[in-house]
Amino acid sequence: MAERRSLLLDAALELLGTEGIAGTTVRAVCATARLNARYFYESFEDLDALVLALFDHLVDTLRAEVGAAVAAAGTDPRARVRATVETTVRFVDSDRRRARVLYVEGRGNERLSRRRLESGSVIAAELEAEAAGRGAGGQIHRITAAFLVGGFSELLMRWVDGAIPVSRDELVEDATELFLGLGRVASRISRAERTGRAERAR
Amino acid sequence: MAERRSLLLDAALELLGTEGIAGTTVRAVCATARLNARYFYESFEDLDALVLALFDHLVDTLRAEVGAAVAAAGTDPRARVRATVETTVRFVDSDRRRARVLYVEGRGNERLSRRRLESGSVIAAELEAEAAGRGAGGQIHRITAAFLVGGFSELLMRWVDGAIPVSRDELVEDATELFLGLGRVASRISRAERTGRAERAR
DNA sequence: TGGTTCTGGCAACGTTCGTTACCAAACGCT
DNA sequence: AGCGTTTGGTAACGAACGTTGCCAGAACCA
Repeated sequence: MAERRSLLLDAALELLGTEGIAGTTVRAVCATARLNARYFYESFEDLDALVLALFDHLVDTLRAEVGAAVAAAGTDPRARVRATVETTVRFVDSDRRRARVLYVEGRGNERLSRRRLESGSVIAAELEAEAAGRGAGGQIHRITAAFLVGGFSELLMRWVDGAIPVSRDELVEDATELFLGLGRVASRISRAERTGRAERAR
Repeated sequence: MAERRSLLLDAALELLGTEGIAGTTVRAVCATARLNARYFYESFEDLDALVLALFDHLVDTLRAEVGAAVAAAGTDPRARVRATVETTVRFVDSDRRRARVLYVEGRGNERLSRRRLESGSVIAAELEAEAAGRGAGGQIHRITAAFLVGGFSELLMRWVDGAIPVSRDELVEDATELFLGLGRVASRISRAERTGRAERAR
């Protein structure tokens, strides 16, 4: 029964990653998985539950890979950011259906959208902490994190679609520099905020 | 008959901006517009056609407003970028259904997604030219444009949703500085690309 | 006033969806 | 070998969908 659940997840990745949410129905998923429709409800209460489970599985897998790569990258901030970027690029490049699930179909669905924000924020916060240096607070970091998540998603989507004709290495290189630069910009804005807007705290 | 078309567009904005694409059906649109379903096909061939028309209408309106604001902003690059950002923020803030249509439901749909990329790229290219200074070529600008479009979209979505608790003025301020900073970063990468990777051209 | 066009409500068609029931074949266990 | 459980296919249900046709009025022009 656990393998039936796995088959359904595979089928959901295939359908969501190619046909999109419109083509992802209970009937279609079960047909793709060569399973009887009756077994769907044995593993998932709902289509939403299946999609959510698929999304979480992808996010968890990616996060684990990123975590390992960053740990192996040592202490240099540039190397750590680069490891994050490269691992993510490879993750969607090795199976392009993942990009669509993570970055396209993640919207629209209410619960999925919330989930996407949460996990995206976590990754972005980590990335941004690397890029900007830890301990720098302020609203600008939330803004930068949102900007980073959205920007990287869009970038990956377009690159996977072939709209940005650069090699994977070039993409990783440029995106890394962009992230690091964005972190520096955010730090500068943060300093300006602290000295300019608020009364000098402490 | 032209006013029926307009009623349908209003209804589409209401439904797409609140219920999302799933709740936007021919029947629902016509019910919202208090129109007979028969009249739908008088103005639009298809649900896709209606959604596309709504999207184009929003993009055209926004672009016109941005164009006017930028023209009125003078020649200072910071003022021009700020005018673009502020106009866009006001545009979605004054009617929050617009944000969902432009930035959420713009995905998923095949034709709409392509349209979104095109118009987004145009705006981003202009913005980026402002921020980075004209004439600087290279792939990095396509990358930066994609990053900018996605980042700003995400930022606006989260801000409209209340996930980023800053005032509209603060948002405009910080986003403007972020854009300008990103432009400088892109220019620097571009220079590094030209002197580093390629054989020195000319 | 008579005829023609425009309007709006209702119903209907066929299709697809989620979901569940039924039933025959296959399988594992004692 | 016999029995209970698991499998897989088919069919069925009500609901919602896109789309079209019909028909009673309202409005308009001569």
